[in-house]
Amino acid sequence: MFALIDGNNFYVSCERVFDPKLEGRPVVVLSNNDGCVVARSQEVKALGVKMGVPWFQLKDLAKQNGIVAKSSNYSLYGDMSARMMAVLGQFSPDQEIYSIDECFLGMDGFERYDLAAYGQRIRARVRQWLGLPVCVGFGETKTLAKLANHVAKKRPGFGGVCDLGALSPAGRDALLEGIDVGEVWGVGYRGTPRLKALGIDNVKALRDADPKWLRREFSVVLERTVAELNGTPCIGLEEEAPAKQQIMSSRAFGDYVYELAGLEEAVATYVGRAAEKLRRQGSLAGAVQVYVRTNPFKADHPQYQRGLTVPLAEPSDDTRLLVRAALLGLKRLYKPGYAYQKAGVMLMDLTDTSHMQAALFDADRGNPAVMRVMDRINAYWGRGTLRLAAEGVDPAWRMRRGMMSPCYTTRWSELPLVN
DNA sequence: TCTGGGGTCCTAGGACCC
DNA sequence: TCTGGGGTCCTAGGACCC
Repeated sequence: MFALIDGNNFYVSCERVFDPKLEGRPVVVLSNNDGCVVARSQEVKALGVKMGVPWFQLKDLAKQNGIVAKSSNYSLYGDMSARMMAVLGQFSPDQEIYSIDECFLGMDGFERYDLAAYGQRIRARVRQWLGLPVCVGFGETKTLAKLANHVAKKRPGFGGVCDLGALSPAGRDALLEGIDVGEVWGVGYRGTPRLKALGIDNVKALRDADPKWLRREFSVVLERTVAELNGTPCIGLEEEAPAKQQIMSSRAFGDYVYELAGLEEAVATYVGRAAEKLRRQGSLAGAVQVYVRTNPFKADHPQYQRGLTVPLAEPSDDTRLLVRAALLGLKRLYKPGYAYQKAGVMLMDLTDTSHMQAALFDADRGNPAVMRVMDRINAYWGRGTLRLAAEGVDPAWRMRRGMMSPCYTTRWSELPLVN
């Protein structure tokens, strides 16, 4: 058995923990630049607001209904997530942290437990210790656990916990028949209409379909999903997150950037971030990709977008070498006369630091000691304390975050006050 | 005025090897 | 008249996840 525990409206719930006035009110959390809705409270979902809607399109609805918007506060959500994962990890020796707001638990050895009751204990502890609401689903495979979690969230009768293993075969059939096929983990917005056109419109129908036929019609991925729905595990628990194969950092700008100099600052900043992540996982990058683009939503503006990959003579994790490569690429990409809206970098061809393949001819090796010092100073004094001059100071392109809550749990000066 | 960020896996086709 | 068989690697694009 697997459990899937998932935070309800996670970002909104994090905001509510420290600002109880938001309880019972419609609340959204916005993406970077206060662009799109990325989290909605139940009250907002009830108003019919869809995930990913641009905030500016909701201004009227928000005014009418008193919707409160918050800018993304990833320091807060990330820290609350770490606390939640630590609490959840107490409930099983096997845990896979799947995303910022969900984790799987391995339930081997819990055969004699009343899982529904166990799930309620999980909910109660997270609620009491952190103030966060979660739902719990149990199933024989990860796909079934996901599905059970969906049931726990959507059907009030289950009280926030669903154990599919406890249902009779007939009871399970009836439940699955009432769930839209698009809710299945791995069936996306492209696959849903195709499946429905073939007469498979609920989860039971998908579970009972011929897997070989589905493989021919769709892919091996869907075949595996069907096996998982039938209780045959195809996806294991990954307790240790594998090293990333690529590391990206990209950001839309708060204001358009027209000049090369501004783009250079942004690209250098993003490389700095990506290189930090690279060093943290103990990898080296063999190539740097850089890209820029104008605003694709402004159809009447001149459009330009291009990316370029710059290979390194020798794999490196030295920010200075990576920035140099990225800026080389950027110079070749840049065309004057455009309103640039976004830039990004991607570190590619990652290898483990201990498996470095040296270049045949002399190459600039950078200096790992300098990077270590930089990382330590920044870990202690805060991100960006020590950085390359190329990143610029107080740039105009920095993103907008007009409605951000304090970093209640990670900054001494922003601790909540209790009167 | 205003539209996010960061990943993985699979497949098909082309180039190339012996 | 008649022209094989068995592979790997790379890239781009699509689909999916949060």
